[in-house]
Amino acid sequence: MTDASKRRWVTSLEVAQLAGVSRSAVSRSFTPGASIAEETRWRVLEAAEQLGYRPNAIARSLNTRRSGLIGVVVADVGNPFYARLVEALAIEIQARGRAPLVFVAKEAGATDALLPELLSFQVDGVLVASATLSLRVTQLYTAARTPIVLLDRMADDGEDVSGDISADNVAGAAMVAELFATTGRRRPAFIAGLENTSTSRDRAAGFVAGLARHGLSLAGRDAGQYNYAGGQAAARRLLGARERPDAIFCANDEMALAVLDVARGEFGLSVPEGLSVAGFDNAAPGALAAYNLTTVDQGLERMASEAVGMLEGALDASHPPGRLRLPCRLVGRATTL
Amino acid sequence: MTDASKRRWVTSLEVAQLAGVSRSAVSRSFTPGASIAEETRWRVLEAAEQLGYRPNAIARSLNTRRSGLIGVVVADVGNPFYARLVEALAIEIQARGRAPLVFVAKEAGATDALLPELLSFQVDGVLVASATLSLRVTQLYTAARTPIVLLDRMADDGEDVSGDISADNVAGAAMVAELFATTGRRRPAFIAGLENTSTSRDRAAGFVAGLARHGLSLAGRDAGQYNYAGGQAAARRLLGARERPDAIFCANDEMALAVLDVARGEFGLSVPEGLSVAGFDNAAPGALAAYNLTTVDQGLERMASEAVGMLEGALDASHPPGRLRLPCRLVGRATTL
DNA sequence: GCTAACGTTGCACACGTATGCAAGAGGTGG
DNA sequence: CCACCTCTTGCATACGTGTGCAACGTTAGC
Repeated sequence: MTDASKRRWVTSLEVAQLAGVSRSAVSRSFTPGASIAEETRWRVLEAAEQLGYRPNAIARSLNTRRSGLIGVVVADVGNPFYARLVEALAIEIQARGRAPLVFVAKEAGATDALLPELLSFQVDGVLVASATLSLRVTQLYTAARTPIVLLDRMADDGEDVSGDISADNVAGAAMVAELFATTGRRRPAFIAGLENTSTSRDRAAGFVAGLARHGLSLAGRDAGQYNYAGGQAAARRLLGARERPDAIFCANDEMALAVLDVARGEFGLSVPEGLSVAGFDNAAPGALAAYNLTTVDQGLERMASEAVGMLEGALDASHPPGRLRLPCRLVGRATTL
Repeated sequence: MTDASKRRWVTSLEVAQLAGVSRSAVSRSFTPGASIAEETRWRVLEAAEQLGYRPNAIARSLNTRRSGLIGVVVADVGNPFYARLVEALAIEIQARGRAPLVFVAKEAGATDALLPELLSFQVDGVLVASATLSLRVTQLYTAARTPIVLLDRMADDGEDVSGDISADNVAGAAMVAELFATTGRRRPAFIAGLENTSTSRDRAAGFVAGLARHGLSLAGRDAGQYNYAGGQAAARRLLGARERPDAIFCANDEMALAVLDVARGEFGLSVPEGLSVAGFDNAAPGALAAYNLTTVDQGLERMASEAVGMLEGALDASHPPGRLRLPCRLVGRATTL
């Protein structure tokens, strides 16, 4: 008993002894496709069951050089879209028999410090949802032959990553422009998120391009850092201007909710008659009865699924970098005509 | 080059050769408090830096029997409170130099299947935020000497866990009862979440007890499964009854938002004059201008911090099980008088 | 009945690090 | 100058599993 109390784990050796075989047989019994007689495997599995044996994933990965761990790095947790993304990724990863190692960067710049640390945990690959990522870090991963896939963000030219995947932000924003134009709006404005992110840039570009197709141009432009307070401030500036816009497209839903609150509460505007408002992300609060916000859905689950799939593709084969732009879906609700 | 291209990792041996020492010296250089001359450590660290060496955490944990991994298991992801909790836990875990292995159970019952799997990853301990947990699983963990800490849920008597931690739901709910009573409400109702969870039971009990202290009793009671649709249905039943309540306390914010939407949109009630509404969790949407929901804050960050601390305490020493009830804070806003 | 082929098994080593132990270096006190 | 102690270092082994290789038993084919 004194001995048993110190032991935390049943090893393959004990199972082997109980089943009357060698450790190799035990190992092979748990390795799909290994050369082992069906009857032997049964005996081993029964012995394992009896002892409560589970293969030690740590020891296994030391040999196979595959940990089964996938790093998930996310910055800007304040943004609820990223929170949902992490969940979707975690579900997708564990559905494929791997385990997600989640790292959260409190500040946007902290991502760079996290990634080398993740490497020491021997992750097989990393999914990064962060607006910023230094070149030095990607080189580190290239040297370690650990694939990186970027989410909700395009890779810059110099970045040596295994792929990037994001919604087709340009097309999604263009759909909003189309909606504004065809419902008679003549003075459309845009509120950007973080100016240096590819998502915000693409949504701006798509919106402007979509407007141009209808002979319209931007009647106002501001930025709100993707959060409520920022959206609030931007809304006050835009709506307080001499020539007030009659439609505002926000780079995400949180800012759009702020616009709605400011428009109704501080400027007494009626939506959508006096002002059309649209957001991006299809976040949960926008669906609430008091807002009923028109927005663009990015297809979060599919994005997560494709991202993990792309990473797995890069795991064994030296896949060429993949780039994927997923189609968006316009969710028309009560804040637009 | 052909050789270097196959090698993914710099090992301690290579660092040792470059620094002109043995592997042991390299190992000790990276072990705080190990017996190593300061000058030797410098030489080793410099060589390591030059080669880009990082200790292999997998190999290390095989020896130390400490993986540095902490399992985080969460069920019911639909509930945004759990999503925020996972994030807070992840941040807290990595702040203490460990890494969170996040597992999400799609259904409430799936937690039981996840936990044994987590064990094979050699997690040092597990944090569980799930309403249900079978006895068999806790026994498994006890056998493996892997501590479990339960979050936002009390341990039942038979459960052999290292501790549980939750908000003082009884006291928090009593504060709402107090608020309703002192603002002249005479017909208070309650909407439970999931009936078999300790959080819902405690909030009900605290609310009823608080009312009793003011000579009041429940004028209505329903359940809404902690989600919007359930809250909607419950609100319709309660508000459609012959003797309509003049105050409703919901076991979480999401149901409270549903109550507000139904009360205003379908029954034309004015809040808080015609109906007081309060929720629980202090979720983000409740703070939006269109709702401005009175609620109870659980102190999420502190809960996460205490939980990880409790788990760490149980890691080395055979700590006695800890039980912690964190104080709640009433957040009075516009949906109550 | 003999040989070749095949499926199955065990041996031995590898994965990369931590650490007890003993030996060596260096210093101090008598 | 010697004995003793402290600090540092390297050697060897352990952690638990995967897998190439060779040996074994069995069967099929002729």
